[in-house]
Amino acid sequence: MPELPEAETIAEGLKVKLVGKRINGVHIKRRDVLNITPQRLRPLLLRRRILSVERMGKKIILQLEGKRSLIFSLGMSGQLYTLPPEVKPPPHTHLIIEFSGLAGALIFRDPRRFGGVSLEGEGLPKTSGSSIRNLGPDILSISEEDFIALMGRKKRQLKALLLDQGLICGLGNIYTDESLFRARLHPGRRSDGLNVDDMSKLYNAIRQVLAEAISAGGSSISDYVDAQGEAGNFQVNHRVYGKEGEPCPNCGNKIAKMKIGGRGTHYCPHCQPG
DNA sequence: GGGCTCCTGGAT
DNA sequence: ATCCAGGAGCCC
Repeated sequence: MPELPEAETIAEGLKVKLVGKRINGVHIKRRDVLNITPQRLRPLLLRRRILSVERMGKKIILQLEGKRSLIFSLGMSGQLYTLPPEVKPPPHTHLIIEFSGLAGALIFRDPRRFGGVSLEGEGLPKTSGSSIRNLGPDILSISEEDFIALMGRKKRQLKALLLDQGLICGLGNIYTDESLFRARLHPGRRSDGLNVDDMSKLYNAIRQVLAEAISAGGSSISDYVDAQGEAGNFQVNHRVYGKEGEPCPNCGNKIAKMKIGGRGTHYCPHCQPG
């Protein structure tokens, strides 16, 4: 579900609640969302303090005492938020972590289970909780020059390229469509057909969209919630994503939808000519 | 590269 | 009943 702005919002919310707190309870409801056995995970977490909460691309990282970190991937439907003590964890809650000095608990739930939780350095197969090793640089930390250099080496459709987390991480289906629209580039255009000015426009469009989305607390289409369990607001500012058949905010022509790389792709045929 | 697969739930 | 969904790994 979440892309960079949602992960950023969650990470910022968790930072305030969790940094400095000590883990004093671990409840594992589904072991197959983990890349490590419950028997092994529990002692590695218990009594450890949270040193920091980071975000890398779409992943959320709890840095623990003892040079270990716990990495959450939320997939399509994952949620990571704190629940007040009187509230019963909802269905599809797979992991509950309690902290000293925190009323209630941190819960990880994920109905579709495309997400997962991994302790970095462990290697059980069959978890998409995956590591952060295969990720390219985060889109918010890369410079315009480096972005242009990276893109310039590839010869693929822009949409597919921006979704490739191994090249640059953080963008997902919503924000690629929104960024390409703002840069007025057709999602099916090939990266090797762009000039430096196009790439610069794209870089700046991406940064602008992400910054606005972070300010709005992310996009809630169906089930995204932040660290408090609250929905985001940026969906009201989407210009093309989910707007098939509606008028383009620039030109009034109808927003179209096609498939690229198996993903629904929204664009304005007039403003983003092929 | 593209296609299939993992899984649940909501809309039509 | 069928299609679709903020993701991503594995298969040619």
